[in-house]
Amino acid sequence: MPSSVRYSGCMVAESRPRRRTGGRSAVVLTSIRKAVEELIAERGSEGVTIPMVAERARVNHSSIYRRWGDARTMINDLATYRLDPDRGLPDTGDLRADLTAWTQELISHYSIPVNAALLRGGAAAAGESESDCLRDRQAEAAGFAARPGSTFTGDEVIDRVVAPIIYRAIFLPWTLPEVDARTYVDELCHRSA
Amino acid sequence: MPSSVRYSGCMVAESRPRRRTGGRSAVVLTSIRKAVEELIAERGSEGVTIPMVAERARVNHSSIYRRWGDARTMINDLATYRLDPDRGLPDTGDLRADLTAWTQELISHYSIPVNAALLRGGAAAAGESESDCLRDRQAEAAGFAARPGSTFTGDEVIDRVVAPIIYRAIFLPWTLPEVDARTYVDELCHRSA
DNA sequence: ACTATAACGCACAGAACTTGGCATTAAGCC
DNA sequence: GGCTTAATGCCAAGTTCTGTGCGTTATAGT
Repeated sequence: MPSSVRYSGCMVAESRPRRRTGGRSAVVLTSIRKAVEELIAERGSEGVTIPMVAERARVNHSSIYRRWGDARTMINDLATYRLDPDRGLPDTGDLRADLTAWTQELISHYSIPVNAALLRGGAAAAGESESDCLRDRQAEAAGFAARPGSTFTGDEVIDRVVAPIIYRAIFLPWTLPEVDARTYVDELCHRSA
Repeated sequence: MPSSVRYSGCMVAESRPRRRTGGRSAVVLTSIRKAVEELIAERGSEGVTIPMVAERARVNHSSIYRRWGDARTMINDLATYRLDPDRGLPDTGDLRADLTAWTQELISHYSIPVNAALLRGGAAAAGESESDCLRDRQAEAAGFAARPGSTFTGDEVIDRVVAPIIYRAIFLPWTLPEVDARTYVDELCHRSA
């Protein structure tokens, strides 16, 4: 979990300065995350400023500036790890069923307004450098494509399953709860079957 | 072209105060548009401020504040009309060929970094209110679905053609020039053939 | 429990952004 | 051409954001 946190700019290789991730820091982080998610749901991904977050989180703004530097980086970082990359993927042996479950998980996740708003913030920061809040999702897609019995590529999972969901989450959020996971997965599998 | 321009807030119905769209105003608008596109390509959709645009466009910043109010609104407005809605769609009688041409047009358009960056800015502002910089694209998709001989719905055009392109334009821009318009269109048509 | 120091809070200064009043220019319409 | 007034330019606060030095707190490791 490197994220794009700045903090102590130790670039000399000698024994990294062992970060402090527990206790107070964890409380502060949780508090900030909550504030960001509330604000982003209220005001959209832009329009969220660091002083604003600091006030709601009851944290000093300098803590936020030191940790992320700017609002864009902060939002993108929080958006990236909103869906735990270590949560474990469905793996029952039935690839199509697993893929359908995963797809449904995506749909449910982005149907929640907060997550969709965070995604929009990530979209705004995408394209430049290493900021891609969907990289975990893309890795998961590639993982499914690599499983035995797969008849599709990772790119096809992106195009046929991930893209429609993300597109709707961003631009047509009210249509997302209506879409059917199975439809997407069936087409993905049919194509090459 | 209602856009979300503010200007004279005349809400009483009596004869609207006839806007001035030509001459100097047009020059100013063109200059602003150019500046926004340059800046957004350089610095991303966020990180573009109104004073910044004003300076590069050699326009007074108060003119921009009065016209749009804030950077988000401005960017979304400019992004919406980047692809002229009145440009005319291909219509040779061969639906599949027309659709392929349109798809290729989309791919080419969003392969240009400026347009992709504007799209990201639009994505950031999406979801709230009436701001959707892709509404024209969605209308065009529905138009194709409504043509005689069509075997698909507008939603299917969105899911199978538009979504993959937009997804890649936003999150995987370097992969966009590689995608093939025909592949998307073929799958859209095959499905229900 | 003890030590070193990562991370935080506080305060202040400098920069940047917003906003409105007022004067000037010129687009739209006879 | 002459009139009305939309739109711009200029300026001057007022507000908010950004960034840094310094002292304090309490986490990670022994």
